[in-house]
Amino acid sequence: MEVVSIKGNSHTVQIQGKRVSVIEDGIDQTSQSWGSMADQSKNKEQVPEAPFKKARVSVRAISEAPMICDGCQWRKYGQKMAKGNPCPRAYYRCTMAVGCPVRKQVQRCAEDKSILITTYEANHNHPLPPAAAAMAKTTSAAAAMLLSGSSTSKDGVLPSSGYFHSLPYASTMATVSASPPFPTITLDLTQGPNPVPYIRPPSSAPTFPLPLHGYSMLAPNKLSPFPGMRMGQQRTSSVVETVTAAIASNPNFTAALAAAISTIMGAPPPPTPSNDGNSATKNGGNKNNSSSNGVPGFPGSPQLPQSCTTFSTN
DNA sequence: CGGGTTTGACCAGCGC
DNA sequence: GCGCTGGTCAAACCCG
Repeated sequence: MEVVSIKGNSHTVQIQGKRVSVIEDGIDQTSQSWGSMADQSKNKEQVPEAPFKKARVSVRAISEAPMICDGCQWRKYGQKMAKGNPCPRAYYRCTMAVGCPVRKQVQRCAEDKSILITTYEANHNHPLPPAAAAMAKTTSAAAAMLLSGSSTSKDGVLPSSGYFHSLPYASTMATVSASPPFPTITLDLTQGPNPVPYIRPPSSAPTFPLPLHGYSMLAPNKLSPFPGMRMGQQRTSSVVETVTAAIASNPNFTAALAAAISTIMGAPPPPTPSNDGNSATKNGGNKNNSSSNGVPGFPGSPQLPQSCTTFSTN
């Protein structure tokens, strides 16, 4: 079952057990392109009125590693303790290109330390490795859809659309938060209908196999058709792949999402149980994104804060 | 020696 | 206007 829910600014998509939430902030795509996807997103009509300046994509994943590998090279430029979260937030910049504006924030959920929340901002202005490109596409697509659909900026839950139908792992949830400052799309890879085995990479693994990362890196073309995969890594990878593929390659996804958003916008905001127990998603944790977790209440999905990664694209 | 990480300080934005 | 918090910068340190 795929469930796409958009709450306020966040869209949550559930794909067979997996939840992907995408949060985009102000999609003003500057011109950067995450891989190739950015194209769509950026163009989307930028709503002058929209306060959003940047789109962010958050990915929540369960990982014990300090950071997830997404195919790009990052340099840490700062770390701060976020209020309300005992875990420090780390700031990274993409070093694959000199002027690459992409930044990402990595933070663990206060509630569930096993969940890693990664938030990406801006788009890469340089060629990306397959893995990274996939991520970029996903985020861009999400951002694009967000922009196109949510010119208004409200939260909403997307009813299950067909976006992810094609995805083997339709359990992923994507949450789109259109918080004024930054629309954020959160991909929640931690939750699923079935308690997915946490992704616990062997302690030996230095970097936690991010779904996206791993997926693209490992088997870009091979999506595991097994939704039931338990391997944390694979599972995640699969999910990511699925989501990415769906979003990136599925124009319908964007359209559907947009439609859903539009619908939502027009309709009263769904009851957003702000209780996500997991607020884990403090994506950014910044004050601005109140949307916070893109993971509002998923209809029927247990909210398991597992890991969170956030990408933001401008 | 070069690159990256760590850590403290500074600055800007927002809420009260 | 003040204080708080988040985000970034820059110097020092560490590792390969």
